[in-house]
Amino acid sequence: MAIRVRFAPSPTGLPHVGVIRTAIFDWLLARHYHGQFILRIEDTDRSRYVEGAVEEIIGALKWLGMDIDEGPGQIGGDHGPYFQSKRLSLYHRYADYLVESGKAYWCDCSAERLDELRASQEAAKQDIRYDNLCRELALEGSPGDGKHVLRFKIPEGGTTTFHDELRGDITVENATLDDLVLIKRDGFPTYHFACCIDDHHMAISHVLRGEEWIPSAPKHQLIYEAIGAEPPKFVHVPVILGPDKKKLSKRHGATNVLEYKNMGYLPEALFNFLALIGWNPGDDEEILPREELVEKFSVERINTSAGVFDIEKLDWMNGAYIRAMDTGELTSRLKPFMAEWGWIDGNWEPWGEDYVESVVELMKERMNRLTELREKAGFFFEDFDGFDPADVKKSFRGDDILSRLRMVRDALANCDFSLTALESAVRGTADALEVGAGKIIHPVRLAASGVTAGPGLFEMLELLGKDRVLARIDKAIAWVEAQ
RNA sequence: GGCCCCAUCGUCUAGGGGUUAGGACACAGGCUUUUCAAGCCUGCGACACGGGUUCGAUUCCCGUUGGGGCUACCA
Repeated sequence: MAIRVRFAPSPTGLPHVGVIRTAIFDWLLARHYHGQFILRIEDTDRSRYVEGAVEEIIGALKWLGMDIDEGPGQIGGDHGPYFQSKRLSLYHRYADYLVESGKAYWCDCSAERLDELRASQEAAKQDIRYDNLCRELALEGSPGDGKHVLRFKIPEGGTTTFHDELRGDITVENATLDDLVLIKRDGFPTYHFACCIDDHHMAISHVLRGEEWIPSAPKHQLIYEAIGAEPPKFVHVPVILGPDKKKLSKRHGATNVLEYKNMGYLPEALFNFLALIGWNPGDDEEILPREELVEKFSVERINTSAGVFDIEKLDWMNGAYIRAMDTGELTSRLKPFMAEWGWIDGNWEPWGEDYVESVVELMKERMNRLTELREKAGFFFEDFDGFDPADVKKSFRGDDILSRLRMVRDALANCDFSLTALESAVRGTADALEVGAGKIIHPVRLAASGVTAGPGLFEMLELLGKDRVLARIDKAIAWVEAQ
């Protein structure tokens, strides 16, 4: 059986991480079985359509490295169109069929009547559901006539069972289901109707979707039976929660995956991390590159319980990817950020690519997010003024600080700034003054970089170069004198 | 209210009738060290509760509690 999996978002906003995690499972499943990954846009609600949302969604998939086999526009495919709004005639054909076969009926109940019905049921503490008023009326209607909606006839009595690949059979009483709308007053289908028909027509083998769809799955089962189609395999995946265990939302911070790009996360790290919420390979491996995830992925190992999005673990994983990445590659990932910070232009000027790459080499073990470079390595690109009081207390301590600074400045002035020469100049100064190396190293670090934390001192000085180092030490001496 | 889903360290999770309940993040301590990291070692830390079934339940069943979802002419 061909494995065909679809990712079917509605273009009502930006690509949410929870939605994207489902897409990751979809993509992994398709690639694992060498099947197809299909993008279908569920734009049946015209009022909620957000301009540009489709582009954002495709952009997010692309950024995360998920290639699409079939989809809207340029992507194409044999089962199009991939916008539901362009498939209306298909839905209408099924609508006619269901009416003719007595499995659906036209309803002209007004929104007001439905609201009142709901209100009175709520007041009477009854089940809230459509009262089937039009069910036996045999009203005449047609899709989009502006007067009627098409409702599905839920069988009276009995139960309906559907199969969830993770939870097994789930059975509900038909009495708890109500006659749902298939075609809206404007002629557009509802999600329930359109997705069943499309999954069937697009030969979808597995439907992966959030567990919030479980309650409506029995209705889908019934729709498949009514149109005489075999339902796809249903896999309801757990939701992703915020740290407070509430469904992930805006107030938990970023929910749009593209925001993670701006925050300095690598797509391969986010992909790996998201794949591990609600799924695991069953061994102790956690750093799993895309190919390994593809190889190891299986539906059976998807969890049934919701998972919390732990950004601290994402930070760690992102750092692990950064440290493992080739420095040249990492440098090119950093380039747009550094350009934005005004450190370089599009041609690496004024510093040159080699210099920038050397900085990255020294810093890659010291950052978890790309954006951290801005605070941690600014001194390689920009001069600074003054020092933090706490740093001063730590590194410019002691009455002899000026003499130590002056002494090492002279030693450095007579040094060719090779790594070994730098080290002997600094340590030689310490020996001459009969103090520990730290008494020289720490002040030089602060003077040269403006901060007390950073890469190894000698590598740092070498990269900064003699002119800048001497100038900064002079400036530091003047600053200390002025205190 | 009704219906449905879920339940192992703070978090992500492995495991499964008999285990010292394993790993990762975070946290704490140590090693290393010129700082910060990284790395390595150690520590802290969990089977929600109550009934069954069983020689034996964290594991299987039921219930309770807790959490989540659905209950639209949204998806």
